Amino acid sequence: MAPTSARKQREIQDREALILQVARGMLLERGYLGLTMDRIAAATEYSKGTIYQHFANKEDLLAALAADTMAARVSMFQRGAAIDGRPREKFFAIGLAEELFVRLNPEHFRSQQILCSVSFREKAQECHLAPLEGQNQICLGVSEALIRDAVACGDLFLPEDMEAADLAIQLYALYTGTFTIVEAHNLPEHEGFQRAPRFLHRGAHRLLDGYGWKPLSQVWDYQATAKRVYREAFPKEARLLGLLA
Amino acid sequence: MAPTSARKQREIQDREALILQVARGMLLERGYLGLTMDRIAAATEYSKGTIYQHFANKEDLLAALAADTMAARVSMFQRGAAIDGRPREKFFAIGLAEELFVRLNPEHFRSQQILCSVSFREKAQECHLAPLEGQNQICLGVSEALIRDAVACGDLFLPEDMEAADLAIQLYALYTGTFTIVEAHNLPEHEGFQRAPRFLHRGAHRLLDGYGWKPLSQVWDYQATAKRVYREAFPKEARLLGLLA
DNA sequence: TTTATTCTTGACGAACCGTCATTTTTTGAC
DNA sequence: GTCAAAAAATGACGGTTCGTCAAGAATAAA
Repeated sequence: MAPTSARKQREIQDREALILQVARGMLLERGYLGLTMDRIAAATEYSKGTIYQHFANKEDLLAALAADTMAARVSMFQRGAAIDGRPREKFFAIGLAEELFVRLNPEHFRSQQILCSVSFREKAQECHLAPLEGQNQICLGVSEALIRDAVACGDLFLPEDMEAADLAIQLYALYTGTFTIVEAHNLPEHEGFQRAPRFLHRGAHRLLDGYGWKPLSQVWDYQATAKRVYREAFPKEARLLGLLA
Repeated sequence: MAPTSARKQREIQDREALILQVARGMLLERGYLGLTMDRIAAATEYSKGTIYQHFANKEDLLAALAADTMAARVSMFQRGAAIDGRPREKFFAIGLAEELFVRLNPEHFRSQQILCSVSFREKAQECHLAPLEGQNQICLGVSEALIRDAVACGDLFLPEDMEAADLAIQLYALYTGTFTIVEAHNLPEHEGFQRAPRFLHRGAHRLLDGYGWKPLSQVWDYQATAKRVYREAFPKEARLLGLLA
């Protein structure tokens, strides 16, 4: 097995990036059922065999697609957690990060969601699932660390039987659930569903208020925090979405 | 077009029920990708053409499957809301109903989840999607009514810009998100995910506490309410799950 | 019993998946 | 520059599933 040259290596990486990019567009425009390996081959102008050199099957490609964008998500989580302020402000920043991320990478959520079904996920290869899962753990880890910070500094008292992870997952569930609902009911008729994203952060705030995580949302001006977070942590992203001049 | 006799009519209905039952089992055992029309035809001992007489395609069958179990879900919602007590107790009862329902009908959640992806849902027929959506609206309607009751009797003050529907959807999102996460990460390794269901109701409680919905979870013995709800509203279901002697 | 109507069937074409024998390209030694 | 060996790319192909429909079976009506 002769070592592939560095140049070749790079070409292969570039090609993989191209395939992913094309697949991304296809997933967005035509959905999972409209995403076919033949179409990807045609669109990238490579043969099907070459596509399969990179990905074991369609579901594996999907996992790779999600894993690929995951890096951006982790980055945004970390930037959110890195802003100055009280732990709860940082935690809020993570929520904002999540929202921005999903709005900027709608196809990530789609692939992620399909991979939630066991039947699909079990066809993907470990080498693509593992990083996906690993980076997801990093995101949760960032959340948990903040929760522990809050407990440490007396801003939050967790119930005795609860771990930081348990609270982190509740927030994760609230966000995931909201995005799922919006995706599923993107019909103009459903006002309640349409309005869901607008109240997403409020729901999270009230949940944290319920745990008594200080400063409570009624006391603190989190609107101001949001503006600061956009400016300091996500200037590019917020500008892209028109949330920042 | 001669009218099919009443007997024939009944036979057709029975057959549809049989198909759904077989499909249900298949979805549970082999997942979405293992559920094929040919296999259903073989298992029901009808021809494929006959299966297609009932359902336009695979996704349509999935929608019908979800719509079918939906009746049970609505019933449980209504029974939950019908127990005696304060609005928040009733609302809690709905949460319990949802949990029981999902545990008793795991395949309902699977089909529902796949139908969350536009690409799949758009292949299903309106005649199966509409009832599904309609009954979902009924469930949400029950929740909203309770929220309005709570506002009316002074137990809850909703923020001015929020409607009852907005709060109902937040809870819906929290529950949906939790079930999704559990389904997606059903690996023994993830303790946090494993523990998620245990803390699901607590998350909901704290969220409602955050809105100041009285009686707060710290003040009221909702554990007792749960027992009462199991006994009064869901004796059969709770017993099946070993939650009641 | 015969005819008309409805229902059922499974063979069939189409789409897509994933493979692999063949061809093309690259590599490195002379 | 030439050539043989290794690596990579290709697309035709077999297999599976989907969804259809012409033909046949069952039922109802005459």
